Amino acid sequence: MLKKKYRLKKYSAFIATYNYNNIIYNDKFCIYLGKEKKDSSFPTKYAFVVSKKVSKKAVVRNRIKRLMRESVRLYIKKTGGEYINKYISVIFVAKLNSLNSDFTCVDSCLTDLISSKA
RNA sequence: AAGAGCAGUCGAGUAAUCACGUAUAAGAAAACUUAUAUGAGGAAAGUCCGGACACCUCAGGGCAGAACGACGGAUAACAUCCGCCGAAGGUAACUUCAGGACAAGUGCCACAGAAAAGUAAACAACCUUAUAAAUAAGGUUCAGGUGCAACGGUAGUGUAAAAGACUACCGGAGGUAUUGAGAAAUACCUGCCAGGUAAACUCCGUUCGGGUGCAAGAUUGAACUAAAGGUUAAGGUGACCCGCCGUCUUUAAAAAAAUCGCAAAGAGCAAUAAGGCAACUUAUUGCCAAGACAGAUGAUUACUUAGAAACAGAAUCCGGCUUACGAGCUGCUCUUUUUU
RNA sequence: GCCCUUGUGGCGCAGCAGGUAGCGCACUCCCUUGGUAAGGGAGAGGUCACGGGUUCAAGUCCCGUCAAGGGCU
Repeated sequence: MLKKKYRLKKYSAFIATYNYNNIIYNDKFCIYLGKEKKDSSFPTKYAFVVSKKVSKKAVVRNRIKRLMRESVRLYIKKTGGEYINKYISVIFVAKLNSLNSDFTCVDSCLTDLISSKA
């Protein structure tokens, strides 16, 4: 889990990021990228979204969200967050296909998706 | 030993590395850093009942309305719980029951059937009288057929043929007596015999009886706006005054956001004692630290185990109900069989 | 968090004061036409979302689940 400093909180910020319309995706996840930073000392903010359409059960949604967080955390720790730390905000959205996938699957999918941006 | 019934218990553990929420302490201007402690459930779920709590509305009383429905108790309250009665099911342990009234009134009971509730017979049958017979008139519904259901049932007496018309037993209803706190049970008497349906309207009894739900609500709160007052100091318009704009003060209203509500403590849990068949109550002692607001429990590895299983994630807080679900284990009880 | 509505043939809908479940389109076969469409005739296709209860009898009445959709903030 990332610390509070790195979390995207405001409703308006979510709307702005979605409207910026810079999307990369594969069959399991979407990533919405916000504007590029001007001041590099400002921390990049992350958010994780699993909609109720994916599953009605709160346990399943929580599980996917936690796996995504863990994967992103490990990625930032390993590489220093290249390719994504130049944006103000990043939103990770799970799709219906991500149901019932374990950690190794989620991890490989997300890292592939991020490095495909390069 | 096998098969049942009821009740209870658990909801994987240990270690390491990385990571998160909250609290406390230390450091620091602050962001934050470090250390320590602690961090989801039996259903947290469904939102189906009942409360606490908060605000708005409101003279007082009733009606309408809603819920419940054997009886007695428990409880803050309840559609919950305990005990008990009756009915149904089961060999039994035991389980289930919206379990008041259709004998206040109204409605409905398809098809079939004579007839579906009206002291009723348009099928059919039995008997008597008239007649040679067909048939007609009168008495009757025992037996027949129909249907979920046919106006108490079975056996006899009785009669022209029949009928609680009469008798015995059985079922129901009413009355009296006894027992019990009561529902009710038992005994005796009375031919009294009345169809079903109220999860149909309705009647009776009891309780509630305005609305909205913590996104309730309380406090802090800038700009802009509106109103009132001032114009002392500085300003614009103008030759000057009034006036207008502006400005200052006060009041109203008040978004984002923050704090409280709300997070350690209450209708709490455990033990002991007393009361009670029990639910539960009273007293004493001890124990309590999840708590956000894009919303905290995860990942990897090793070992234990038959195997790192099921349902599933707190959101103001309690008491229930209902539904979902894993692997066993323990206790008590019942039935059958075998052995002693 | 709170509240409400709807589940009936393949699709869209009726049916509710309980009594054998229907309509339109679509589907199959036949007629009509040189052929197709339209038209005419015949036919098939339902666990009335699921599980209980009340009743002689439930799509309809009552209770509980599940699914879909909508609203308030």
